[in-house]
Amino acid sequence: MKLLRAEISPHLEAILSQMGVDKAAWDPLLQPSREASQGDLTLPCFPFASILKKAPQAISDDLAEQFPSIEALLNVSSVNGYLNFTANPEWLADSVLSNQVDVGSALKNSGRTGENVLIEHTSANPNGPFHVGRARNAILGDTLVRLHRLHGDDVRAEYYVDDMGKQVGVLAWALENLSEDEVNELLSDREPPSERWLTKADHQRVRWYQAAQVLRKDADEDRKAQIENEIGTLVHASEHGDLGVLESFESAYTPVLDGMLATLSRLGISYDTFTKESRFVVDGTVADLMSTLDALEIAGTADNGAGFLDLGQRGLKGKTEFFYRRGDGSSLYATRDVAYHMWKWGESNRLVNVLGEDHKLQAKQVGLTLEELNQKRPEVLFYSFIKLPEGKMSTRRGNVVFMDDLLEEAHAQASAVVRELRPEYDDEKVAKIAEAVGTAAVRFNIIKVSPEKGFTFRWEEALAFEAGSAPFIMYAHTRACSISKRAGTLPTSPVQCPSVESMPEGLVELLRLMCTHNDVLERSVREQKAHLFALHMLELANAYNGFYRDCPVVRDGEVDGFAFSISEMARELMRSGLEGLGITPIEEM
RNA sequence: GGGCGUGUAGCACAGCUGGAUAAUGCGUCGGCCUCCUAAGCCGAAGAUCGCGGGUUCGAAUCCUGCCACGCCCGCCA
Repeated sequence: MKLLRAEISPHLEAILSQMGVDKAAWDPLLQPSREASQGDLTLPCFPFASILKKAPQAISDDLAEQFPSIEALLNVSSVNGYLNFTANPEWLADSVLSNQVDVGSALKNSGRTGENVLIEHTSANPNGPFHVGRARNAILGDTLVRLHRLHGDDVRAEYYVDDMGKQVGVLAWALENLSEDEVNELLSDREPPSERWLTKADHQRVRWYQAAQVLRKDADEDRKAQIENEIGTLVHASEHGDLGVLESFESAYTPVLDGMLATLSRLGISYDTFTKESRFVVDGTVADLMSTLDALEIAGTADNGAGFLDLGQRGLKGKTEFFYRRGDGSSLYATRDVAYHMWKWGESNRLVNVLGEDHKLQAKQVGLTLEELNQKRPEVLFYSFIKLPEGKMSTRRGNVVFMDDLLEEAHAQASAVVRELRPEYDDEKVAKIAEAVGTAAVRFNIIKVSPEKGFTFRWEEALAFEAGSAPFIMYAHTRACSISKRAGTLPTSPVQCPSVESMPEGLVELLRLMCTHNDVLERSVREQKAHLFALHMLELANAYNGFYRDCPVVRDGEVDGFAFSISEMARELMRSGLEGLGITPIEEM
């Protein structure tokens, strides 16, 4: 709790420096207490024992004895060599009510911190609809964008469009060369596309892509060779910046990308800028980059003229050659990525990328290359893949759960719950709530676990609406909203903080949680760990429920001014926090 | 074979810059709607923190060996 730390640090410093322990030694030890029953901040005194030649318990006793009584503290106690500080709930209440806790906004850049950060996420190949495997990137990335904004950073969300290379090449070739009948014929052994998405271009066009993949694998040898040749020519042309080919690629993938973005938009995900990979080929920066790389000390040339850097000399283990130019002189994906990063450094002074764990090696190579060019390397958030219980997802094989289907199902199930719980709501209201709840549950299910953890998608977990899920937090928020609406029409008593003795547990817990809110957000943003904030929001909602249980705001037609103020502050915190997680903070559910 | 990551109650998951009784949800068992929305609240049971060594006053956390699982090791993207 930063607020409390600021209050007690000067006193600790005075006492400890007199005893001969400097701040550098104790400051990092002062940390949040493990258990609420132990207090809010704890200083373990064991490390001082050898310096002071005294038993830890004697030291903490001493410190507790000498610590002055200050307004912010209810109590300082010494237990088993730990010095425990418990905040005074009245002081906590005062901090909350005097706006020491920032509510913030996740929806716009405020520039409060003066930091600007460019977050690149998703950047999925525009070759087919979004499936839940790809969605982890987008949800993680978008949440990071929102949390940085909530924290007060200026953020730009960027989508790097892979508009050249094989994937798009295959799509473009298929659309040009295969008829609808041929596509249906080639995919006859697969499940037919869902009726529901017949008009959505990503679902439609992916069939051409899949059909082409079937042909490339199963056609007779002559046909296969011919296809490879044709696609190869296209890809080659795109990599040399052939504008005609790039244009045909663009008209092939644009409707697909639009469809993908429509799906993401339903999840509340959007981007500020799109940058096309081809841009760096067309404007010549990739060519320039390759000559710069050629001149590096660690550059080498293969027999056929291909260029590489020997990153082994810079500490890379395993395969140390990093190829940046093919034998035919064209660039590779990674080369363009280096160019792209150099450009990004010109746009922002903090770069964050969200990437799947399969990109680790490549990211390392790009990072080392950037350093070789005297550039900084970006911060990268890696995540593990989402699997299905049956195994890995693959667009090519058609073994996927489409995000569109998941969202439809989430909406339908949420809708059924609302109808059961609130039979009096009309259709429009039910639909609105179901959409917010359904998409929130899907997002939260992914955000709440740490990214490096492997993740198996299970319908029943994605669609859980109970404690531990997004609807739980949303529900606490609607309780606060409902109080807010009701209290506005009633007479209100003056804001008078109750004495410590008469404060119920639920109130104290809520105050403590609210006072750590900004701390958790800051750490979450600094370490790029959205799940920490997600779990904190769960605790905040839980604490609000405790407050709701213990502190009636409206009693006998009169509003308790103090309880109402606290409730309002909690409501604001929950609202902005929900927005930070990409959850629509609805007022009724 | 090499590199990176993961392994915590029946299931899922937090804690990992070393600190006191390993947090939470689902599931299980029991209780609470004349009172601000019960998508809620209260209580109970449930953990050799993958296994073995080491460092330390103190190890789920650090080091090391082993085991299991995932990802990567293309002049693909």
